[in-house]
Amino acid sequence: MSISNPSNRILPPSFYIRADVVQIARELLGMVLVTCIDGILTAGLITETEAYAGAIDKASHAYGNRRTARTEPMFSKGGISYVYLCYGLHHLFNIVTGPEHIPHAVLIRAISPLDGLEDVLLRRNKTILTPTLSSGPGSMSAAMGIKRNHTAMSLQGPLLWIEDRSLQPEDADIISGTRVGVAYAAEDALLPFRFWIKGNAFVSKAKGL
DNA sequence: CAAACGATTTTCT
DNA sequence: GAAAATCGTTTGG
Repeated sequence: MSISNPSNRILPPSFYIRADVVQIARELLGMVLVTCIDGILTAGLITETEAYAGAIDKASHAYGNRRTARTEPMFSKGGISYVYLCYGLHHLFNIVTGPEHIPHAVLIRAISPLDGLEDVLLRRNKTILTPTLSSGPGSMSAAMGIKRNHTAMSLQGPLLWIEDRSLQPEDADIISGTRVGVAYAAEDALLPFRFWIKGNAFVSKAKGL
């Protein structure tokens, strides 16, 4: 399978540096996440995202501008990754957005495989394509080969980048709801900061309005 | 320095 | 549906 000159389809830094993280989370639906890790190129269509609005968002690791070694990448200029270990065994991949010092990020919760399916199956120790292959933030990262050491990495490549292949859903096919696993965030858990593509099989089964 | 805790997934009953 | 798996980060003493 050939990838036709993707260079001019890579989302530029200007896409990420904008201020509205919720809008960016929405626009990322239908974009294509590409990784070239250990020399293996794989790609998937982004089907589910969640916005984390840093300083003012109780669900964010950077709530109240809490700055630690782990959260440091979120305070950088938009356009890099933020990957951290969750529950001791899952690597969760985020896209840092906004200008420098504004710790906004978008969690990529699910993708639908596009390129390199054979390698994706190997990474997940599976033999057939099913939604569980890459639906859910932990399994998505595993499918794409993303690990914690890929944090604070440029989204202009050469290991990670996002392409616009003109596959965005219609506005009517974008659904929003509450974020998953953030009950501790009190009233902010009710914010409609989760987005997914209507009817897509590759959306996590976790509950959310 | 010790202890608790996840932006979850998989397996077992 | 319940419970285990599993460990870096953060917080408290």
